[in-house]
Amino acid sequence: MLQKPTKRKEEIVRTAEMLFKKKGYSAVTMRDIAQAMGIKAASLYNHIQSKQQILSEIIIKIGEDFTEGMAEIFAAEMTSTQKLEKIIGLHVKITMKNPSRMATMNNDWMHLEEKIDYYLQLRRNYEESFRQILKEGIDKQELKSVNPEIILFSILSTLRSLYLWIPKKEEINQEDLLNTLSKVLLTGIAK
Amino acid sequence: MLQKPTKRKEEIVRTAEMLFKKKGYSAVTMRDIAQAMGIKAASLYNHIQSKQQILSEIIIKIGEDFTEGMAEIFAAEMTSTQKLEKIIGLHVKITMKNPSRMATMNNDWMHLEEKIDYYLQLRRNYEESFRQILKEGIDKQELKSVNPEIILFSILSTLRSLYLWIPKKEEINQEDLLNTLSKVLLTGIAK
DNA sequence: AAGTCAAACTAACAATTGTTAGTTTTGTAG
DNA sequence: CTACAAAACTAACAATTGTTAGTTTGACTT
Repeated sequence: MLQKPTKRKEEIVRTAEMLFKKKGYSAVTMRDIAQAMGIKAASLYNHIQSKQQILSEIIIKIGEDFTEGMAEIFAAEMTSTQKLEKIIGLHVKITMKNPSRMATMNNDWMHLEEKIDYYLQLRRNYEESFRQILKEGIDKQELKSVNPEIILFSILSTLRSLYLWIPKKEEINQEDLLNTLSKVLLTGIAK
Repeated sequence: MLQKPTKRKEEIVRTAEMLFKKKGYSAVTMRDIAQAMGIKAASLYNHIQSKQQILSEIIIKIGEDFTEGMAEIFAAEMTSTQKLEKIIGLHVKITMKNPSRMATMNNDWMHLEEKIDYYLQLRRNYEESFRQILKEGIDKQELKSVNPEIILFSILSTLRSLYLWIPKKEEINQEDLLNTLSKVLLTGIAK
């Protein structure tokens, strides 16, 4: 009764995530997921409705996490630079907590079926808030007057790729990475 | 025996590239490729040996392009900053010429079979040259003394994601993009 | 007109896919 | 111990996969 009825389901999703990260959604079969859990493929269906549902839960969940985080930052009373630092921190935090989910969202969102429009809407909103923060920073002369589209692209590319590097660099702690990354992204590397 | 790359074969590879970019290697079927060319799947085999061969040719070809470009830059007589600008230019040039190939290399290299070790070797060499250039720049005090691993990660993430943005921004010409990107990546955005 | 050859076709294959139905095992509450 | 529900199982399905074999088309040369 008090026991979560979704415990096994969460295990399936976590197992699927890891496999999706390695080979992508399309290359992972239900039998792969089952085998990784030590059960048969048909048994998965006692807990989930479809392969598509697994993908959808992975991506929508983390997409909403970003949406929430961005909404807070956007509304906060800070300088644009501080907001950018918060955005970097948001990515570092979420990615460190779940690199596999990030990989799946980045690489397999196009295989969403029912939920793809909702996902794309989340993403557009996120990018639009980001863009606004950048424009505000340029207007207030906190940031250089550079095409904000290129800044957006550059920073977002780095942040979205974090999942590729974070698992390799276990010697780097969250705060260190956040500080160095902020420095590099905001003030550059040239002396 | 090596078969000459015929015109038709190149058309198949180009068609496959575009489909791989959209849905990934695993989700694209031989029937998809054939249909996009207005023929039947079996007809593809008059020109290519396997689906895997298509992937392999796409990725190895562009991987070697990068290796060549990097070798030239690495050996050149320039400041580290100039070398970094050349690397950025190399990515912009190759990506603008063939965004689909870049997408496929980035996203589907893990589906290589026979050639995967060779590909990974190319990639390691490329990254190692990049790292060396960064370290040299730091030693000579051209670049800030920041963990070179994080700089490498940040710049490479942006450059490897170029294929996602370049097709959208057709108003931006190659030189403009190169200049702005260099500025953002090297000197940052903070004022 | 006949022959050649690349490149298309039809038909089929064995394997693999996601999923369903029905059955058995297992753990736990009464 | 019994009863029941959760969660595993076996078996099978229809569809789709990459690929092969054998055949036909059609453009060009002789």
